[in-house]
Amino acid sequence: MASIGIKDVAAAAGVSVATVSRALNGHPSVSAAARERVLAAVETLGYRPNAVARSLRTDQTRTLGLVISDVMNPYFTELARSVEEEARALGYSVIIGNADERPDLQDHHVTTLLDRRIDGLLVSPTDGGSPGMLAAARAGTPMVFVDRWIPGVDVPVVRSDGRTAVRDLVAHLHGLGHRRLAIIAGPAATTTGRERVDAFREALGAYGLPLPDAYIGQGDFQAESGRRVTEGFLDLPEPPDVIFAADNLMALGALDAVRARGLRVPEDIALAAFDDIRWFVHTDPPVTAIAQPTGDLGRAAVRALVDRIEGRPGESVTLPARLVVRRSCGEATTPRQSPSPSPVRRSTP
Amino acid sequence: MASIGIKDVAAAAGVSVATVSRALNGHPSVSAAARERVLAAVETLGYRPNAVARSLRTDQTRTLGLVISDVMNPYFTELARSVEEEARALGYSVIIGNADERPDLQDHHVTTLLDRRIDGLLVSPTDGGSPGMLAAARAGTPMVFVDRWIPGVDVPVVRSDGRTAVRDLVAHLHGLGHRRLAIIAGPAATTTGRERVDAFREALGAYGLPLPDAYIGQGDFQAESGRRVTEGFLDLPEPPDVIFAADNLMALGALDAVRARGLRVPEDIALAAFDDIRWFVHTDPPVTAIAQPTGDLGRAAVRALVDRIEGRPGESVTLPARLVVRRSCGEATTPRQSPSPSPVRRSTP
DNA sequence: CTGAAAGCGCTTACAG
DNA sequence: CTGAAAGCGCTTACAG
Repeated sequence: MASIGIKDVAAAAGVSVATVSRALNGHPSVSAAARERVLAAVETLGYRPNAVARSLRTDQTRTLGLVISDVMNPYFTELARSVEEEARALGYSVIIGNADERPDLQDHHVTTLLDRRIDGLLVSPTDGGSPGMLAAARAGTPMVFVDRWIPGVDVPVVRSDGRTAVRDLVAHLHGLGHRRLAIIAGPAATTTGRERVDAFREALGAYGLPLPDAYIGQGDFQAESGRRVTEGFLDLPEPPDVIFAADNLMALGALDAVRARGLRVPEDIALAAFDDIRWFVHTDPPVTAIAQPTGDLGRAAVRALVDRIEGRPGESVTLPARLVVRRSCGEATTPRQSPSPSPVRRSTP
Repeated sequence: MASIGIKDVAAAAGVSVATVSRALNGHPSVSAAARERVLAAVETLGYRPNAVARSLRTDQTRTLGLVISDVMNPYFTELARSVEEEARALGYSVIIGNADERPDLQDHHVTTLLDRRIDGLLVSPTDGGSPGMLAAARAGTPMVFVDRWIPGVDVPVVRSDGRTAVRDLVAHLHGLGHRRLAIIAGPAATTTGRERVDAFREALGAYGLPLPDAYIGQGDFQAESGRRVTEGFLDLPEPPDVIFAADNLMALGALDAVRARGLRVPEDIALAAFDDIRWFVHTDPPVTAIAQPTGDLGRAAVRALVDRIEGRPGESVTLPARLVVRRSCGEATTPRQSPSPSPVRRSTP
């Protein structure tokens, strides 16, 4: 049962384990003859180096940890995919931890990852800074924040800025005649939770529109909260004209709630979402959304992290998000006036 | 920079490293006094055992590998989530490898995972048996297949049986008057790719309906192939009445293609899918689908794998899938006759 | 109950 | 170019 090790290879090749190791690691000072015999032995024995032993010795695992807020959220799923791709291209593996928007789970994963001595950590923090995360940052583990970040912690952050897109969205909504605009916010403990509300409020302000407290629903970026908040909006004496969900899952929940009441989008109430996903093209109606350059974010985050790991600077990156207009907020009667260059993504031929 | 190790704790507690190790691992023969001092030292130093060193010594990583066919597929995403949950409950971590439906990538992940000496491997094979996978099975790594499996390899398989649900679906379609039924199949190299076609053909046979080759489109479980195949169907002199997509992503592609032609579902062509996802409730129209007990599959798979790892038998499990009727195949004019007990999932109040 | 010592499978100065 | 040896940070028989 004992799988074959470097000693077996050395014996088979008639060299020392040192030579085997050198041959396998591309060390220059190995004779061609020795190298050949080693490779042959490796081949016939089917030898695979034990990565655990190697890591212990070299103090590096060639592994990145990625702690995301919620795997079930297509946005993070896509982020994870691009992270893994870029990491693989750079010679790293990635271990994903799913926090499910729970700080305790996030901490569990950060701790586990650190125990495994990953070379670097990519995090999209679920809250303002759980103890484990802060400890990781302090301990000097190379780290970078993606999408969400923690103010005051000195770590590069790779994210997208939705301010302009939100402004475009509000212009679009205003142009359609909507005046009572509500938002389903993410957790106030997250940067994206706060920023999207701020951007929305600011954009409304430019039109002299208020954002009353009653029109700010507190969600947690998951579908159920979107449903609950939407019901609250619908129960208001004066319900909003539009609901802007701060992520795609809460938009899904909103859709559930609207449908449950037998109401229609956009006739009875309009809907828009932060984070664009493929299904939004086929929902009833297609949902107007703000699209992040998700793949680019994932790749940039990996590059920044690997830079840090390998001793280079590793800088923060901010990429713009953009508005994708569909039908969920109503149709412009005048020749479709998009408020700014906002091409419809994945347009159908 | 050198993080603190067991020696530091031993020094601080005034005991040997052996005692520290025993205290931390709950070994019975440690005096209460020693244990206390160790725990105190651990606390003040913020010591965390190096999992790499421990793994090398104990020859176990308390880690499971999960190689899934495609992370971007919500079905696998949900599977991954339930796998991680159950694993965590049993004291294991899981490392996910995304094969993206590519056998070479699958092999890459299997190899990497094995190099890391994971304790067991959960795989949903992308093809009929890539060399790395077969090697893993042969090498005696505890392994179980989920969802898809490889015939002839002696490994427990945890999956769902859709035969009955497919029969229910065909009954439903037949009842609606559809006679020309087509399928977008998954890769013939996968069991689910083959089984779903077989089940469909068999169910059609019960109604004396044929499944001509022209009505079997070869897809690869990803959206783009669903689009391509659907276009082919639509170009046929006699296009089908119904398209049954063997997974949710190909259904998405089909929706793209139908929409691009300006056709409507179900008026112009009906659509059904294998694998139910939340968005299907809100698509235009809501999509009739076959739902797998995904969470149960994930949990059962982990239990089977951990059983194997810990020396217990570890048995195969097959769970039934079920039909969820929505509007994408047309509305029954007679009082909605569901073909069998097929409650609509997540019904809206 | 406790410690000294061996050893897990590698890599890498150090000599030669 | 090559090998003997030390050592990465733990765990665990073996003595006491």
